[in-house]
Amino acid sequence: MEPKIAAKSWNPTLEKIILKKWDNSDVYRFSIFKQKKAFVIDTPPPYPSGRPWHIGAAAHYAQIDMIARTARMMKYNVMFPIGIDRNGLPVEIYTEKKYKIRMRQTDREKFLDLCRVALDDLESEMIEIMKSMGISGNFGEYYRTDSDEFRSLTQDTFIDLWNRDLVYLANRPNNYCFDCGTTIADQEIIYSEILTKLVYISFKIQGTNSNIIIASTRPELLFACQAIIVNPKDERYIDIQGKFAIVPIFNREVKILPHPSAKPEFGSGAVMVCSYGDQNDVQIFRQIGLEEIVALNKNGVTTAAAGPYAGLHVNQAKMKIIEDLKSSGFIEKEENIMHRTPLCERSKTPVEIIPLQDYYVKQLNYIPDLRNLAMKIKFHPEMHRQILLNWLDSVAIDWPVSRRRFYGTEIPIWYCNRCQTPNLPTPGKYYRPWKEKPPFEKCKKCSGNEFTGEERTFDTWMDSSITPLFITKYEKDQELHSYSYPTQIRPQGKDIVRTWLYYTMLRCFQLTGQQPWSDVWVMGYGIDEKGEKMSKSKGNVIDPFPIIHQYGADTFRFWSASEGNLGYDFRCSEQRITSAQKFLSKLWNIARFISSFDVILDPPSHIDSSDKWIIAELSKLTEECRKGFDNFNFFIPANAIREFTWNVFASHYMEMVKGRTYDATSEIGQRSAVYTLHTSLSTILLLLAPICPFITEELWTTMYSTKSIHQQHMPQSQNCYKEMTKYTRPIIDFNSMVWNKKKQTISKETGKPLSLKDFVDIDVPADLGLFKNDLQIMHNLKK
RNA sequence: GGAGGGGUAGUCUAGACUGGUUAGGAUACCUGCCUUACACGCAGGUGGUCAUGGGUUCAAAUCCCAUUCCCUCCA
Repeated sequence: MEPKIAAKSWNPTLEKIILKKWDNSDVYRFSIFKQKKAFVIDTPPPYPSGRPWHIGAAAHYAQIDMIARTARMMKYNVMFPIGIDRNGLPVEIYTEKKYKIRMRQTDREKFLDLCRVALDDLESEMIEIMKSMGISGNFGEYYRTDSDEFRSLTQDTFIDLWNRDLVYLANRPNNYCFDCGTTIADQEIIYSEILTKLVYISFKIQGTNSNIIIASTRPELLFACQAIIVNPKDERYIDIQGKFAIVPIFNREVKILPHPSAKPEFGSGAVMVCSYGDQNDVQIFRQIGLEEIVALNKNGVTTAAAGPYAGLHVNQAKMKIIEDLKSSGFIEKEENIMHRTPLCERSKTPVEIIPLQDYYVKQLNYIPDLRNLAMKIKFHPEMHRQILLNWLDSVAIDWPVSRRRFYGTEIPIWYCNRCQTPNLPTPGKYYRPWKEKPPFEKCKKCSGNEFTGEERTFDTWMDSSITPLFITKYEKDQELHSYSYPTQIRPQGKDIVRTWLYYTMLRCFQLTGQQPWSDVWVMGYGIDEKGEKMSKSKGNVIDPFPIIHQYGADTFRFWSASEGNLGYDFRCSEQRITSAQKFLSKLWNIARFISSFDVILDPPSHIDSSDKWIIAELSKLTEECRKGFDNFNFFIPANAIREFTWNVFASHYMEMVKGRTYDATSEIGQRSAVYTLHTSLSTILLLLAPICPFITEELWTTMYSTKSIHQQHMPQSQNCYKEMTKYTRPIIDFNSMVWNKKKQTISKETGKPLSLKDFVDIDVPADLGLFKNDLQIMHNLKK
């Protein structure tokens, strides 16, 4: 009767030992095995951005691992690659801060080396955390998006698009910092309230004697004005919508249009739209299809379009124009206001929007095809398909892919010094045009033999958007590729549906004509206790590392699965993690009790009613879990398992059969009970294995098999004794009633309420007659 | 301005698609209990105008309309 499980609670330090065991075995190996269906997970390669890592991100990877483990137990051949995303801006900023240097003032080669070293450190820490969480991915061959192999694939696919005429060069307005001499991303902009002049300028309305007053903080852009907008609901301007106004000084006609972005309460309620005063101007130009007038060049100086004001710096032009407007009587008034002004995060100088030459990948003509794909792909949960559909509806321009940055995949182009023609190399190798000689002798157009390498890099989504191709060895290993592509599932966060999900669909469809995956699995994000999104700038990011360290990976994983429904945001609170830990402890002790009886897993000839009843409930549980597993929604099994195990199996069933298990005089009844206990526990362990791989492995291998639980199959619901589930409520109610009665009865000997083991004079009701013996022994009732 | 999600005991959440038991669970709190798996436990208990208003219906947390507040994204 000694339990095989000796310890009184689950000890998370065992996780390290179990990890080592898995490391030394083939439990998670993938190789081509055509009898089995491939199940390829297009794992999101995390960006090693340093501590604190995001608790939501850790939960995300924990759940992706549950997908892998579930699929294995459902007999798929699972490919679970691990990648690290290393391209792009964050490491550049990290490196600049760490070494107190500026990217553009540092030798490019040296800067790249510093970035690489920083990434290596951050990456190894990230891999360690992922491993310690029990992620069953292929760490042995993890990939990096900045490896020669990956970057070469990015370049190959670009060359392919280029040759198919899907790439072009164009001008597009973008954030530009004159001080840093570069385009900057929206994320690099900070906003600051700055004292600014708001100038009220009078425009004559064409064909009338009246005027319209517009208020502007950017009078120097007057010459680039192409429209005036008013709010459609603004009653002051209803009559003049559709009429034309004359731009003062420059005497051009511009249309007066209704647009909801004009706020009636700001200034005069009428706004001039210039190319480009701010992002709203860019949007309106695009929406309405206005022709842009380039106002500023790269040096922050007005262009020839400014006529008499050409060649002036922004502030000079502003002063001069205001002066001239005043003397001609076009200025109604001036106000000083606090204006939210975009500044460069690093130089703290105002950002201007100027059009720059950039490479664009055609995407607009793919939207209808992508919409079809979006309808075909299965979404988990279904509701997040809408994020993608909304995005597809709002894509308005082609995709600018060139960046004036260093740490990214180089655009593989050399320009002929004689005729400026772009020459591209043949695919198959990683090219760095900024430092390498071209792999060709002559310009394809003019036969010139001197070249200048392109210095720009790609938008990092150009790299990340081909992960399904990279992991399935596209153009490298045809056999593997055709076995594994299209892949099965793309797990990702809902915040990057517009980017990663969209770009991957676009690129993979452009390149292969197929959808990259059959399923998309979209998780919500971890939010703080107040319900707000965690971000480093808010300072509310919870580091998962100490939590995993303290409570163990299984506790963390069970918490993550049970905390929120798939696709919805979930709250992160340590208190709730503690309660996950308590469940593991409960499970451990259930196993400890059961482990004191010999294992019987073959059904005996006689099975008692109580046993039939719990087997019926167990079947119900298996069915319920299956529903969750089929959708990779672990919220359902985690909670169903917890509820069944704790509140039905342990509280009621185990108490009901304890008498029989200890009673060796009735071998038939004992055998039936012990069989049922083991069947229940082993089923619970199997169902829980994808969520809590460690504790289930430990209990499984201690009690049932030398072979890993992760090589077992998911239990099928047998639908046994289904009609017995009608007793569940009456049993629970009866037990409760007895417990209550004992509690309310004060013992004459002790003066305290009766102990649960004390005798009490209650009859088992007729409808529970099947369970009479077990209930009498359990409660010590009158016989 | 547009889109998506949400508002259920102090806190978190299930139930909503497919209307019908006493709105289920967790946590916190209170009371009692070491009952041979577990005090990281057991038993009992307090706590809910299911955001607001209207509608459909014999019947609404659930379906419809309006309002409101919160979160996220796009602008």
